[in-house]
Amino acid sequence: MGAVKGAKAKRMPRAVRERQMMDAAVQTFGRRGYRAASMDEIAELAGVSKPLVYLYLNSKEELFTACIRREADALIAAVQTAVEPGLAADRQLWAGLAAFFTHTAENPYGWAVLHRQARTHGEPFAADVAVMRDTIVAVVTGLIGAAAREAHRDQELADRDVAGLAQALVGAAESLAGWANEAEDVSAKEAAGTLMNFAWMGLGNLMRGESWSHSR
Amino acid sequence: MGAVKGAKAKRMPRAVRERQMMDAAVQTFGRRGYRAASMDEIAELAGVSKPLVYLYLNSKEELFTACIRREADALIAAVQTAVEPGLAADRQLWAGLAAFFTHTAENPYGWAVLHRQARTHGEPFAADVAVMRDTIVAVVTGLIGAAAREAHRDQELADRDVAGLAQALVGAAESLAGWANEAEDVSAKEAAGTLMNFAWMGLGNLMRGESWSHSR
Amino acid sequence: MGAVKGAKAKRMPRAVRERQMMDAAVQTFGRRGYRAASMDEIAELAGVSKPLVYLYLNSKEELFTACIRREADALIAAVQTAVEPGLAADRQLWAGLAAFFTHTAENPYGWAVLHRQARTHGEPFAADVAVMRDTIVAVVTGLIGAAAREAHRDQELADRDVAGLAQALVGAAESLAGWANEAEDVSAKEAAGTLMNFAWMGLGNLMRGESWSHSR
Amino acid sequence: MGAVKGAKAKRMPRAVRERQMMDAAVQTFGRRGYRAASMDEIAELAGVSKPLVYLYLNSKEELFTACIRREADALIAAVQTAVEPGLAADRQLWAGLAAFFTHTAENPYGWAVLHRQARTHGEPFAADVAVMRDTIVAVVTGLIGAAAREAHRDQELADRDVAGLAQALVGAAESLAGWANEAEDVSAKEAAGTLMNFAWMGLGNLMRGESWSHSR
DNA sequence: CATGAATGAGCTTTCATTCAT
DNA sequence: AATGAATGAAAGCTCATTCAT
Repeated sequence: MGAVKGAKAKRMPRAVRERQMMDAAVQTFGRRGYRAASMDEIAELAGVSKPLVYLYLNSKEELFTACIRREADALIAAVQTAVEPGLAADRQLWAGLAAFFTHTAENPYGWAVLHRQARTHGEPFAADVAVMRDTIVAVVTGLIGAAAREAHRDQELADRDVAGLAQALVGAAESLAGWANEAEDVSAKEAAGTLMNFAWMGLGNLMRGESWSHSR
Repeated sequence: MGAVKGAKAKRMPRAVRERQMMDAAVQTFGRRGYRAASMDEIAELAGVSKPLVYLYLNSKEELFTACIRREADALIAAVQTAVEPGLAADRQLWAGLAAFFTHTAENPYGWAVLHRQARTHGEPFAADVAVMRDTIVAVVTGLIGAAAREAHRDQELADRDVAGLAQALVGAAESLAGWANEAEDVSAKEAAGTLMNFAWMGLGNLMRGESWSHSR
Repeated sequence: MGAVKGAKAKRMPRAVRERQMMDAAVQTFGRRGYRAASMDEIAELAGVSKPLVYLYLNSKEELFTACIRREADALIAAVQTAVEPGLAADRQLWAGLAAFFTHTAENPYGWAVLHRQARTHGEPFAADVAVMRDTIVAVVTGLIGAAAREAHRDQELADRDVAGLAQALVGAAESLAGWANEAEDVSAKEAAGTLMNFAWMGLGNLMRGESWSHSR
Repeated sequence: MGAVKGAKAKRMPRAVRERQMMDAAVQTFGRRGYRAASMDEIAELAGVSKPLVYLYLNSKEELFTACIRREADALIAAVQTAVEPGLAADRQLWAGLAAFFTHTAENPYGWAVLHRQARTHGEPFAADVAVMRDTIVAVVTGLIGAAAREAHRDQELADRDVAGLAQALVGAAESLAGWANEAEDVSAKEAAGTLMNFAWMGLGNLMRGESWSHSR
């Protein structure tokens, strides 16, 4: 019932049906996991018969891969659109984090597919998510490097350290995304703010009363 | 024949057999995931017949739950043992993180079960992992709170912020754990150091040339 | 695009379309067998859409039956055309065998449908092939009977013996047809010669140095 | 009902169950063909559940292959046992043909699997039957060669001619086997006699009143 | 204590066939 | 005349689970 199933309108053009099926698949895979999700359930949620799902999307594996790619592309696009190159590095970082939290909050099933399900199952799928994650880590790595250059202290941070910091930051963001989704009263901006404070100032500074401010 | 599989050594005491089965189960669940792991494979890896697995562990679901509990308890014990109450908050935090990275590196299948598999599947299991995660978050929250009290600024950090920070910190640690496990030349102590720098000093301080040092 | 598939040439007269479909069907049934051949594959090979196949030929079963009938009629026509009534019985037999081998070599898919596929599957089709086989057996029986009458010894060969001999002769011909088709350097005339020697002279005479000759 | 299903006696040793399944499979494959035979039907006819069939015989393909091998071995054994090396070549040939007709008459489903079904379907199976057929053709080829040597005229029959004759003879036998099975009143010995007459004397001699006699 | 034998239920996938246009 | 859209039904295969010994 609701937005996905769409009033049993028969005989729709292929592109529309395909989108409905992918939506249903993302939701089902996100909820149940790859193995536990059944093609029957996906077809029923999409409001079509199972053979049609196979006709358009070939197999469970291909369908899952298609879901991963679609959701990964959407997430990357959301983050990259938000990061405006003209701004200072810390502002770019903030914008990227906010976009990340907003997008994952708005697409909880897609995020579940990417973060929980795809990485859990074998090689064919993990690779696609790894590509997406590496893309995001690369963006973050670039921003941290840029921030360091802006501070004229670039020599102090070795490449490996930057990589580790980016991993930590992305991991923190992923973890917060799950937390913010479950605790429904935490908004994307709050989450982004918390994380920026944490990342930028560190716990030590925070406890000394200093904090980073988005608005300034 | 040999240490691992036990060349048809019959009539072993129940506790030993049970441990063998759980070891096999953790490995199989960690590798394949809950649904893809078959009781056949687990029984064969444990070197026993399938009915014996059922006799001792009742069902796949209970077996998985038992695995989660065992691995969660082991991880929490490792972390809590490392955190000596007498030390300063930042040292306690460092010790806990180092223990966390060491334990997950030494128990990759157990860590996979906790981090990847258990959270992926429906209600019965997620609860168990949530308990463990909450326990760790509580430890971290306590440490942060203690550190804040040491700095006499406890009022500045609201409870929700502390919870969010702890969530972010644990997520960063999980992400670094995966990173350190894959990039084989990154040791647990290095990972702990990177994370402490990130967490304690923040990116801002780091770029200003300050960093946290374990040895001092 | 070209002679076989017809590059999307729309609006062809029904007879032509129907022939294309039957050709595709014979090829597909001959290659894959009745069950393994799919209507999808047949339609695609014929260059038309599936509903059109159904419009013209109603069902898979009817389509297969139509294939059997067409190929059986063609084979029988080829054999009967070759058998000129005026000749001596052995010459007629030789001509019929030669025509049989030539036709099966030129229509391998049709022959496969008749010889291998049609007899393999249940009641609806076996009957059609039996009709064709009986027709050929009847022709051969007639030839043998005629030869016997020419030798004025017709009372010596009981009807059942004649039927058995015709059956054996046709089986030998079918077996040689397969052999000649696989061993590519054996021509239809060679096969016919071998069979005439076998049939007319028998192994005993052959080994005594006698053999049958077409040219005399 | 009858010999195959066997009174629903549960919990039988594996070897027995496996034989029951193979019997049921041969019957079903022989009747319906490889594709049309369903594992459900085979399992039901064998009086067991489908998973047991898979547990013991792995897959439909392997099951079919096992059937082919078993029936081929049985047929070859029957023929080779009958051909006693001490006898004259024509007597050996007669004995082999008689054994062939007897065995195929007693094992109609096995013969159907070998002659009709296995050759109809793709490479994996056709190869096994080809091996069996080649074995029989080789035996026949050897006997014809031996008969020629006994007649001291071996130079007159080229190898290829012998091969062709053997093909024809085996084909004739195969065809008669089918005919004799359908026309139920034709015994194996009659069929063997008819074929020996045909093969040894040829139609020409037969019509001149000569014939080969087994009893002398 | 330990297991070989056995199955109900469910999953992915395919196919012949039909509508609505 | 011709087709894109859609499905009911069934098939191959696997798995968690249980007896009987």
